[in-house]
Amino acid sequence: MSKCEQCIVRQFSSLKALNKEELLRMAECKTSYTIKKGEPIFEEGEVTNGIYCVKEGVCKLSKLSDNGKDQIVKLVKPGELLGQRSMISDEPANLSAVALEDMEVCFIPRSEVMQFFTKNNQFSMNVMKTICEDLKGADDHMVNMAQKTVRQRLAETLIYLEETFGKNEDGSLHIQLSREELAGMIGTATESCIRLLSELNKSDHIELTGKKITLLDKNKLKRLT
Amino acid sequence: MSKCEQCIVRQFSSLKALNKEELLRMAECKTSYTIKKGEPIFEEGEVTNGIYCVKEGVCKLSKLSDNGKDQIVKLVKPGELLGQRSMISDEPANLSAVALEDMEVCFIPRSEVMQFFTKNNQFSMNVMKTICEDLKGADDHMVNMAQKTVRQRLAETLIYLEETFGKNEDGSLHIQLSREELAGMIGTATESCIRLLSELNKSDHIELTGKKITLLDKNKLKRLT
DNA sequence: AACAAAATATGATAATTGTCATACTTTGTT
DNA sequence: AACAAAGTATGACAATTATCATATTTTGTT
Repeated sequence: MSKCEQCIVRQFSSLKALNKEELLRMAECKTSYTIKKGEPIFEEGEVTNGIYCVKEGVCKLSKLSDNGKDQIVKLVKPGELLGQRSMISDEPANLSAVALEDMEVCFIPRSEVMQFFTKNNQFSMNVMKTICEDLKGADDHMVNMAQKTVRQRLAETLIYLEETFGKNEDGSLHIQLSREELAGMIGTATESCIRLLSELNKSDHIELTGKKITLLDKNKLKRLT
Repeated sequence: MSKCEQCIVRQFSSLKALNKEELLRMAECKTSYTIKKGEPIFEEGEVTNGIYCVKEGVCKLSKLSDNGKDQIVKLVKPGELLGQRSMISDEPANLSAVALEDMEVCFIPRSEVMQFFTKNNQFSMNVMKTICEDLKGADDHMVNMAQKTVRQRLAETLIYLEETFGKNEDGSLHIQLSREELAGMIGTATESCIRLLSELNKSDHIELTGKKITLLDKNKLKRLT
């Protein structure tokens, strides 16, 4: 059992407010998991009974729509926590979490987190602020979905992906999404997504090499939004 | 200065956790406002420095999109609080709040609320749960915006309006939104909204009498969604 | 009651987006 | 290396939605 005290990603989450003693207790009751690319951490409707701390790898949070398509609501990076809302509301998960890369996550049982919650004010304040950020993000995202065209949303998403997850040495987007997943992020049909990518390719906004996407001119892309 | 202790709407919000002493303090430092239909309570980008408790009347929370259209994110009823997110994040308002009817609201300064926050655990838990509900609502709303057609969103919104705000004696929707506002809720152009309403009118899903809207067959409407 | 302004309604048309069919490429498995 | 399966790409077409123009109706003001 590895020590939470020495875990770097903890510093990036609400957990940074925990003191030495609390970290020791957490190290004892946590469970570590390895999740392979494509595997779920939890699914919509599942009772999670705790939160997950993402140590390594990126996952998507998505929700199945009535039309059978999976809408991606958010991407989650190392250092972030999963399942906070469900824990606080004491409800099943509203979203599914599926790994986009191989991941390492730690599960901390609800009972433990709730104790930190009542005893450590800074921790609960941190969690609250994170949820507030999520809420602001969701509101903004909603406005984009409602008011922008698919082309604008695609351009914005590509820029977001580069700025958030960075580039490979060859300049291509580091995070690898299938066309279907990208379509699920921008809220459109897979074919429409592919078609628009091809169009951006032809107009030299981006370059497509296999499934790699390289942003050639970010300013030009921004002007589309 | 009216007494918060005797205010009924308090029972429906996070404030129900406050004790007698806290309510007395709140009554002393709060400010009551009367807001006329169409007037703002606060605007996007404004520093609010406290929260508002809605005592009477309904307001819209909206955000101006780059295309110049106002997207309505949420409607807020008596008993609900406004500005919680901004207060916790210590950020300017992300949304504008504008009265849809004549309203009565009470303003409680940030400093006061923050004290309840640190001293009254149940109160902070209530606020947190409310924000979690908002987050879930926003995520679900986002998926609808991204994956459903305008017709589906219109039908859902009409049902939501009837179920949430009720009907007049003549059976028409109690809450009065302009066509532009309704379009802003479902995320479409005003003309498209008007056209679809008229279509639903012709197909006997609803009845339009002046600006009054009556749902004639809720099940038929539900089948559209 | 008369009028201007705003809101609602409708037509015509263009642009956007979705759907279905099909072809091509890549990937993983044996 | 061969093959099936999955993913990506593109064409053809239909449906949806936005935009602009123009009536018509309602509302508020004098």
